[in-house]
Amino acid sequence: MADIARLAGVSTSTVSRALSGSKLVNDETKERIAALAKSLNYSINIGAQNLRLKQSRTIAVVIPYDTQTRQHLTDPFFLGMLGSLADALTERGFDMLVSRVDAEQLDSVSQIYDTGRASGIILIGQWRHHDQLNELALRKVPLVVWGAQLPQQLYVTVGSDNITGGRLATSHLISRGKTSIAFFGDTRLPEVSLRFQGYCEALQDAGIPLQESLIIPASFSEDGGRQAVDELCRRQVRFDGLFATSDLLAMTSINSLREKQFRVPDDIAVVGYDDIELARYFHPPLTTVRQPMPAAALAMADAVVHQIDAQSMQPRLLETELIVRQSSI
Amino acid sequence: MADIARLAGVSTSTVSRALSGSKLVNDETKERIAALAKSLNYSINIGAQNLRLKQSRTIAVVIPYDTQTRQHLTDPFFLGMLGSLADALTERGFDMLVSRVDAEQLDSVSQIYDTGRASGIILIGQWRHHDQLNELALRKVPLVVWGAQLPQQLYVTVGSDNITGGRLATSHLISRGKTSIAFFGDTRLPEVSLRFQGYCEALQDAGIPLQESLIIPASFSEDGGRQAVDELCRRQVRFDGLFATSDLLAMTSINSLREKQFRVPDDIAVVGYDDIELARYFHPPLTTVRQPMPAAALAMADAVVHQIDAQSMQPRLLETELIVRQSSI
DNA sequence: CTGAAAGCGCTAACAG
DNA sequence: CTGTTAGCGCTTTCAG
Repeated sequence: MADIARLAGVSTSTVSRALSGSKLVNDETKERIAALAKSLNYSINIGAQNLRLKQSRTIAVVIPYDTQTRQHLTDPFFLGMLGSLADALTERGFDMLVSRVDAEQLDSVSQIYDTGRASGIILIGQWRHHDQLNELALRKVPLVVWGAQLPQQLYVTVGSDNITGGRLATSHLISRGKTSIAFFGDTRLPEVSLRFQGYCEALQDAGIPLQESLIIPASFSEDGGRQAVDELCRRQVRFDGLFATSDLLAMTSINSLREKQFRVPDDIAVVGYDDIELARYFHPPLTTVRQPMPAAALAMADAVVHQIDAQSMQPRLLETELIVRQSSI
Repeated sequence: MADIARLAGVSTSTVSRALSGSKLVNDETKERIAALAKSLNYSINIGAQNLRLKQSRTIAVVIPYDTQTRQHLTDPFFLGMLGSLADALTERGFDMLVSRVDAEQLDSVSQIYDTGRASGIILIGQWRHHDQLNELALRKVPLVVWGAQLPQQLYVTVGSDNITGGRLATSHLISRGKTSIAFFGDTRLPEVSLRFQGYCEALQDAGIPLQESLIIPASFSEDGGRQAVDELCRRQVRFDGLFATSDLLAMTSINSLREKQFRVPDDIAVVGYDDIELARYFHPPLTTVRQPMPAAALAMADAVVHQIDAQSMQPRLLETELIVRQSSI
């Protein structure tokens, strides 16, 4: 910048102003400076600018990997969300920093903020860390969490309507004449627990009694589906429907069912959750509850940005939609 | 930092040294300072540190979206690579910045470097932008490209051995008794073109003449598989095998084939490419050529980091492996 | 409209 | 072992 000032015969202040498009500078000199910058292949140093401006125009997207429930950055749903977030943040002029942190070490999340690496945090997956997240919010870290809206929550969440999602999935199965509907999911996770609530409500509405033996605490791990199906068979309980709380879980479950000579959807109708891209390419194409990812990404981006501008934000609940495909009909 | 210096009764230099673990400072004062920092919840400002040190310990991972071939950040393979890269870079103490750029605007890639936002670039997908990439390399931007190794290439690539990959896929199909093997892929992309070369070589080795009508320039787009299958049927050519140059393409093709009453693998044996996570959950589980992603991510991370340290790097070719599943047997 | 000067938060000689 | 000083590259009052 000093160089270009010298060459243009002006001071660095003028160059700075010219490059930032200030109207305080003569159009002619402005153009001269712009041309010079182009030819010298010069770009303003963002780091120095940020230091001076005390900002960073960077948002960190944090994906905790939970060693217990084992759902991490390989889940296609989260991976897809990353893509949508990249779009949403870029559109708002923010850079996206991606970090993986151990879910047990959530304080390292605030480090990202404290060190000024990012001026806001988007956290994908609230897991069972409600309290730690509240602490972060208390520290006034601009924070948005993808997940369920919980009581006594100080942080802002964006998430889909999990109760309705669970209801949609379950009542769809009921409407297909299924009465023994298994539920696969780890209800320790807030979102799954809400989907379970929807499941219960739908059953109740239809006057079908809840059957404990049909409820399997399947994890989102690699072979969660197989384990859940095995467990279900071990229990020797008859079932004709299955609500799996993620598409990945649904897919692995279907494969396992097939190995055990169940036909899908003829013997067992299956509904998943998320509507990941591959759901419609699966065989049979998967009936599932869509979480509106692009909208979710936009909502999360807006939520952090507003908090950075010290505006308060309300949690957002996004609508879910049942996508009916062949796995259930 | 000034605050904590005052409270500790020392100068900021001492604080700086203490916090960076310099041995030039008394252990006792060091501890006092560390304790103070903890209690004040203080973290060093990375931005200022970077400015001073003229570094940034950040690598930008750039995913060009190509409006022509339409393969972008939704491809599960690239998404998965993002996850592996996050691990590899974190392990080496670098932050990962994720950027989407228009493939026609590759100069905006050097911006990321010129502005000091990142001290190195990992570019996923070389597309048809060989020349622009060479320009970047000429500008001494630490750059690694995931893709094929091309003649007159000034930049460093990391990629899998696409020729061997294509060979493996094709000769596997031949060994299953298939003789009319279709090829789906856009050979304008360097990697696909090498896979095609492997395909040709394998046919030649087996003494099977190349049949133009079996070669379809399928794109990696959403319904590339369907279009390719349609085209193939339109050509009224008999075929009993299919080599699709990505798993996504293979999956969408299989669905299309099934709709047209072809059975996979009985009528048509199919081999994909990539071995994305969902390949083994597909029905039928997909035979495919595995690209070793974790190894690739490590290689790419090493390659950028070494270039930042001004070490020169050779392109790396990683081994591919045929994963045989039910879609071909 | 433009320049001089100060300072963002940190580190690294250079002297003690 | 510790403090003083200067400066990384930029922006922004405050005076012209």
